[in-house]
Amino acid sequence: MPRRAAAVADGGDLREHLLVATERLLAAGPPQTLTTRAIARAAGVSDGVLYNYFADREDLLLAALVRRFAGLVERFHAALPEPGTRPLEESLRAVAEAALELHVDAAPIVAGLVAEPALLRRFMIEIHREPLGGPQLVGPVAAYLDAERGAGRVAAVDTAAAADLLVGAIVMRAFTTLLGVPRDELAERLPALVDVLVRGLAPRP
Amino acid sequence: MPRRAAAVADGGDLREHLLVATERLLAAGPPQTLTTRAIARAAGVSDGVLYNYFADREDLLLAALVRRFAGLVERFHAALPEPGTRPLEESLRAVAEAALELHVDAAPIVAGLVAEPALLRRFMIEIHREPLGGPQLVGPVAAYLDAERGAGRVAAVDTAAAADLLVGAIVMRAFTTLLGVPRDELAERLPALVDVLVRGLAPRP
Amino acid sequence: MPRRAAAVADGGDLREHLLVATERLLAAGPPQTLTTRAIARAAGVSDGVLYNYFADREDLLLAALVRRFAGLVERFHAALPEPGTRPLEESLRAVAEAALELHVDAAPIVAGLVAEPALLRRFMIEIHREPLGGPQLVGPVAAYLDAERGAGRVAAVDTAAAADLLVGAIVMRAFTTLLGVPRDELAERLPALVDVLVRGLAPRP
Amino acid sequence: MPRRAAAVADGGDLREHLLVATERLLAAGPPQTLTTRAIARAAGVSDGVLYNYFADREDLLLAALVRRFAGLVERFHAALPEPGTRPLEESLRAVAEAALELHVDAAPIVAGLVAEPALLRRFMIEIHREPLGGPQLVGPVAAYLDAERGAGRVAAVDTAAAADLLVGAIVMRAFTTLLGVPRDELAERLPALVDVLVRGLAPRP
DNA sequence: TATGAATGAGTCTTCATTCAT
DNA sequence: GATGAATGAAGACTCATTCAT
Repeated sequence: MPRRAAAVADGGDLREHLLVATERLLAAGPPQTLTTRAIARAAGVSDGVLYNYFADREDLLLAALVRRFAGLVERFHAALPEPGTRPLEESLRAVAEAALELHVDAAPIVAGLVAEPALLRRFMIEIHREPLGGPQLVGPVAAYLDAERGAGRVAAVDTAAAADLLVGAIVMRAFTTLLGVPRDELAERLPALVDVLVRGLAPRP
Repeated sequence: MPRRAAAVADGGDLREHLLVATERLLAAGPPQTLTTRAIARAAGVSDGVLYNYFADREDLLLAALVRRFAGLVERFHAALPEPGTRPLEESLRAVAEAALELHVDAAPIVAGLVAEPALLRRFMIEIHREPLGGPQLVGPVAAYLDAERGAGRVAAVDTAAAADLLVGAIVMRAFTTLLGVPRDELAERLPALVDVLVRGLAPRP
Repeated sequence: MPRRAAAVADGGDLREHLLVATERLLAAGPPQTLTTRAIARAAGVSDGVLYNYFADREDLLLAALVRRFAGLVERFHAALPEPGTRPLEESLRAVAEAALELHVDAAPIVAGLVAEPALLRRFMIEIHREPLGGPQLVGPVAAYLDAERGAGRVAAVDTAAAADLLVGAIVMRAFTTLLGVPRDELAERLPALVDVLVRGLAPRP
Repeated sequence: MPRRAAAVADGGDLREHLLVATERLLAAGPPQTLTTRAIARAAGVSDGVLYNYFADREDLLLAALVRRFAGLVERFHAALPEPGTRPLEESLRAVAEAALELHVDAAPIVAGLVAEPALLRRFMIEIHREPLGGPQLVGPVAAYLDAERGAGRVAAVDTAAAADLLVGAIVMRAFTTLLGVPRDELAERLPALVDVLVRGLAPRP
C-alpha cells in the first residue's frame, strides 16, 4: 500500500492539495518568490512529490495561476450589477469597485507573470484571450454598458471604448498597490472617474 | 594608457557601452533575465568589468532604467500639443498618441521593475515621484486639460480624473505589447477612446 | 526513503561525513584554503550538500573546528597525572608531554582561525574562554601545580606564571610542526624545560 | 623619457617605494588582506607596476615580510640589556619586555603567514632559520643567560631551555593581542613570569 | 617605464530537479 | 506513490594578472 502524503487529509488528492497551497502563496507574493521548496513546505509535503503531478515547477505554477485568475474573474462577474436596476452612475460605481477588487488582487500575479516570460507565454495560451482589459476583464463591463445602451440609458457611443477608459484607469491605479499605496486611497478616486465617464455616456436630449 | 575593451569603439567609454547594452536588453526582457554574464556577453566584454563602473548589478540596472525612463518622459513631454492651437479632439488624439508611444516603450521597464522589489524601491527613490499615472505621466495630460478648461474649451469637470481615464486605457493597452500585440493595432483604438472622452469633456450650452 | 550520498558509507550520515572531511582538511591546512568545493571534493559529495546541514561555509568550519578542539582538550585533560602520585619532575614531564600532544594537534586549527577573523570571533564565542593559554589550556596545568603546592611539594610561587612558562614554551615549539619540524625532535627538549622549571618550583629547606 | 610614478619622489626608486608601502600595510593587518590593489592605492601608484619589480604578489609580500621581520628583530636585539650591568631579575624583566614588544608586533605577520602556506614556505626558506623561538628569537635570550652564567650570576642550568620558557610564555601571550587583549594587560604578567624563572636560575649556595 | 582598464578563473550560495529507499 | 537528501548548473561578485596605450 502506497504511502500517503502526511498533510493530505484521507481521500484528498495531492494534486489538488498542491494547487491550493500554491494558490495561497500566489496571493501573498509573485511567482518568482515561490520556490519549489517553499511550495512543498506550505503544502506540508515532500520536496519531490510535485513532479508526480506536474511536469515541472512552471507547470504547477501555471495551473495555480489559471485557477486563481479564474476565481478572481468569477468573483468580478458576480459582483457586476444587473443593468437597469439602479441609476447609471450608481451602477457604474459598483462596476468600478468590483473592477478595483479584481485588479488589486490580480496585480501581484500579473507582476510575477511579467517577471517570468516563459510562464507568461504559457499562461496566455492557457487563457487564450487578451489579459488585462481583454474580453475577460473589459468585456463584461462593455457588455454591461451595451445592455444599458439597449435600454436607452446610455448614448450611442462606443461602449468598448468607454469600458477601456474605466477599466484602464482602475488597472493603472491598482498596480500602485505594489508600491505600497493603500487600497482605500484608490477607492476614493473612483467616483470622480465615474463622474467624467457618465458625462460622456449620458444620452442628450 | 590602459588598454581599451575590444568591443568598445574608439572614443567610446565602457560605462556608456555597458549602459547601452543593458538598455537594449532591458527593452527585450525583464531585469531578472539580465544576468551579469548576459550583460557582459551582450556588451562583448568580460564578466568582471561592470564592477569597475557600477557598485553592483543593481546599480547598473538602475542607471540604465533611469536613463531609459528619463528619455521616454522627455520625448513624451515634447510631443504634447500646445493647448488651444487645435480642435480639442484633434489635440487629444495627439496626446493619446504620445502617451501610447511612451507607455509602449515603458512597458518592459515597468514589467522588469515590478519583478525586482529591491530595484523598484531604489528606482522610485531615484524618480521620487509616483510612476505609472503619477504626476510624471498623468500630470502633463491633466495640465493640458486644465489649460483647455481655462480657455473654456473643456467643461468644469475633474480634469485629473479625465486624464486618468485616458492614460489608464492607454497604459493598459500598451502592456499588451508584452504579449505580442502589435503597436499599430493599439493605435487604431485611440480615436474611439478620445471620442468618448471628448463627449464627457465638451462644454454644454 | 531519500537516497544517500554515494560517498557516504551505509549507516553514516552526511553531516558527520562532512565534518570528518573538513576536520581532515583542517589538519592539513588553514581554513581559507578550504573552499566549499574543496570540502565537497574531499568528502566525495556534490557542491551544494553542505547547505543542507550547515548555514554556510563558516558554520561548517566552525563546527569542525569546535569538535576537533573539544576532542583535543578532552584527551589532554585525561592525560594529566594525578597530583601527588609521582615525583614532581616525573609528573611534570607527563604534563609537558600531554601539552605537547595537544598543541601539536591544535596548531593547524589555531593557524586557521587566526587567518579568518570572522571565524575566530565566532569560535571564541563558542568556546567562550581564552584560547591558547587561557583557562582551557593553561588552567589545568596551573590547577595541577596548585594541588602539588597544597601538598607541600611545590614552593609558594605563582603557579599560574609557572604554568604559563611551561605551556608557552610548548605551544611555541608545537607551532614549528607547521614548518615541518618533526614531533619527536620537539619531545626531546621537554625534559630540559621541566628541569629548569622544577628548580624554580622546588621547595627550599 | 619614461614616465615616473606620481607618488615616487624624484630619485626614489619604485621597488623601494612599493616595499615601504607594503611593510606599512603589513603592520596593520595580515598578508591576506593585502590585495594588489590595496597595495597600489597605499603606494599611490598604478595597479600594474608591481609586476615590473616583483614576479608576483607573493614575491612582493615576501620581500616586505622579510624586511619587516628583520626590523623587528633588530629592534629586539638592540633592546636586550648588557649582561652583568644590572641585577638579574631587573635585566630579565627588560628582556621580557623587549620580547613582548617583538612578538606583539610580529603576531599579525605570523598569523598572516600561517594563512598563506605558500608564502610561509618561501618565507622560511628566506629566513632559513626556525622562526618563533628559533635562534633568531630565542637565541639572543639564551646568549644573554649564558653570559650571566659565565659571570656566575646564573646557576648551571640549560640556558636554552630557560630561554624557551620565557620566550614561549611571552609569544603565547603576545598572540592574544590578535583577540583584542590590550598590550598593557600582557605586560602586567611579565614580572610574575620572571620571578618564577629567576627562582629556577639563581645559583644556590 | 607607468598606467589602469580589461580579463577570467574562482568563490560562496541557491534552487529546480532527480532518485534510492 | 511519497520521501527528502543529493545533485550540479547557474548567479553575483572578487581579485591577481595582463597588456594596449
